[in-house]
Amino acid sequence: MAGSRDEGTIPAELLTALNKNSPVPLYHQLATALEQAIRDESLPPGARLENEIALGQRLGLSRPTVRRAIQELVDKGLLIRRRGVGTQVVQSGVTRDLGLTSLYEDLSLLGQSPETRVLHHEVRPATAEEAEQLALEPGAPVLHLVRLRLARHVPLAVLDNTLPTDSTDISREDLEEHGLYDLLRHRGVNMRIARQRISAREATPYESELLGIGKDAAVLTMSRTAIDTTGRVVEFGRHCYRPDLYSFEITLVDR
Amino acid sequence: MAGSRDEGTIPAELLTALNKNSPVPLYHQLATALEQAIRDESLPPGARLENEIALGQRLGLSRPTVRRAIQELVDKGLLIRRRGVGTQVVQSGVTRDLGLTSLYEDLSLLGQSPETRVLHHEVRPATAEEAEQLALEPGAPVLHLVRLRLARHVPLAVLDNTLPTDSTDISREDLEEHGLYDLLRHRGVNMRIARQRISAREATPYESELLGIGKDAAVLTMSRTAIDTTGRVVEFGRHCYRPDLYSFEITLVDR
DNA sequence: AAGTGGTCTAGACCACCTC
DNA sequence: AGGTGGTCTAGACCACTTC
Repeated sequence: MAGSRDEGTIPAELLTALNKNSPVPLYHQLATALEQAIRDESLPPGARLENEIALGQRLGLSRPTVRRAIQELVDKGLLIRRRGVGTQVVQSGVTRDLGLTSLYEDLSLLGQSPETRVLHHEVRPATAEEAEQLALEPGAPVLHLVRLRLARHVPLAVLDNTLPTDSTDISREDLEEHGLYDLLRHRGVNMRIARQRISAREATPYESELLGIGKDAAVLTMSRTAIDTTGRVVEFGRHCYRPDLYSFEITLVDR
Repeated sequence: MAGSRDEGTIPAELLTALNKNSPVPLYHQLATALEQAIRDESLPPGARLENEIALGQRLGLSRPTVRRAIQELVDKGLLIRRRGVGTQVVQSGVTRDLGLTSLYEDLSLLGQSPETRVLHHEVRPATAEEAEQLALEPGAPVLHLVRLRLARHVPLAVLDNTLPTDSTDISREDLEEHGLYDLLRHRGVNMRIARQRISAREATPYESELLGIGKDAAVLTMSRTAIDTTGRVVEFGRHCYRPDLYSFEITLVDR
């Protein structure tokens, strides 16, 4: 019970940076400002925030707007709220990047080291598993891809993807230059949901050669179905990663 | 562009089951009812919901309450909303269990097959890594545990956990009978946030013997720090799983 | 032009925790 | 008893999509 004295209340005057005419929502502007304050420790671990109403009044915002901003950081695992008590910054090194998980890690990695080799590129009938995952009739034409992804010239992952009919005209050249998600976005397909299953297994001989790892070495596997804004399945992927170079980070929040 | 005709609108009259005096929030009651309707396909894949205002009027709820219920299902990946268009049930087999991820899979597995063997149980000074992860001074006393988790008498995972000072009096016997999270909960420690990192590697000789797998076979690894409702780190765990018996499911939603 | 979800406000009542 | 977050309402205006 030895009390940890709560740190002083410093909600930062810098929040005057709220722009009411910006296209970015006020709750998100506030959430971003608070997150920054937490990460540079002007709001140190354990610090208590003002209550929602007072904070809203100081900022000229309504309580629901303030609540929504705070909720965003609660969902990220940066703040903790308790009824009757208040809102505090979580303890421990929050500073380290959390990341969300592979969908986004993939994207940011692409920005750093845009090397992709297309190993296989073929339109063929869907297998039973592919049809099942893509919600197609078995035998429907699909585009099957195998790519090798490298970062800093080191092989990182083998990506096996299957796409339904409307995307079968994506070319090899496009894929060497751009990420799959970028290509789809430029074609008007916007990803909204990804369902992923993560596990591990021994590498196949083909994979160990590609990845430059020992025979039967362990690989991290992820299979995913992605759904776009219209609710249709637009991609099914089976990926395997070098586990010494790749991992998935997840933050779970119990509500 | 071949149109997928939107299915008829059947928001189910059964939603009369809303109980305004229940301690469970109205938005969650509604979300649960909608989720059930989706899973038993009385709201089939692709079906469009009524708009939020109309739905609210029919149910005697305000729009924010209806919105919050819908948002819950959007976050679960069951519904998709588009401005100017409407709200639809996602395509593809949603019926299959989604699960959230290991924190919850652990808990539900416990209910099915409560076998745990405590292999190691010792209070000792924290290593550098443990101190770092638990936000303690190096050398502070911690409880170090190694447990073998079995399901249906088959070894499933090796769990290596470290707990800070206030939990060092948890006994071996307690751990054989109950899950770690149950024990902590009964001691007034309620988990709120878990930060997890998932990867893979080859099993150590010790692990392969315990798990009954080949030498150097692949294992799925997860390391986690858990934070309770007061914002303190209360557990650090390094787990490894048989990848043929265990995987992590994640649903990502892009907002 | 009409209809949808996205944002924001102002205020109310309640449940819970602490003192 | 007082202060906190949790829930819920009623209404307003806007941005986007579709026709």
